[in-house]
Amino acid sequence: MSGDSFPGAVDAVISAIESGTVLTYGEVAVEAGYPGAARAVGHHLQRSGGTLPWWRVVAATGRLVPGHETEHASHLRREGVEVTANRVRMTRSSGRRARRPNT
DNA sequence: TATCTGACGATAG
DNA sequence: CCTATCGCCAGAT
Repeated sequence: MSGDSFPGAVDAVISAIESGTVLTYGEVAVEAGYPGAARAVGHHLQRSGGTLPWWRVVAATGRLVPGHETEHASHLRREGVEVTANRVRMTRSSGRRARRPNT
């Protein structure tokens, strides 16, 4: 299936995200098989991610997509994701990631 | 083929 | 809490 190419892998991973689940660009990149390619994931989304649930993909800091905060927050809230001040409630939204614990 | 950009990630201040 | 800088990768020009 489309899981050998970069756009194909990213397309499959994002398309496999369940409702109420919020993954980060870094996670999507790792799941796609390209760890560290978080930027490439975001770039591909804006360019060819029109048919994908891009709103289920947020930054690792919980920040919503710049320029689409309103639309992004609306979709997440509709899916049941907790959004506050253009931020996604990390720690439990998807059951992964716990933000930087402490150095 | 080379260079720049970008819906990122993390650390430092 | 915020802004700034470096490092990462793939796509577009």
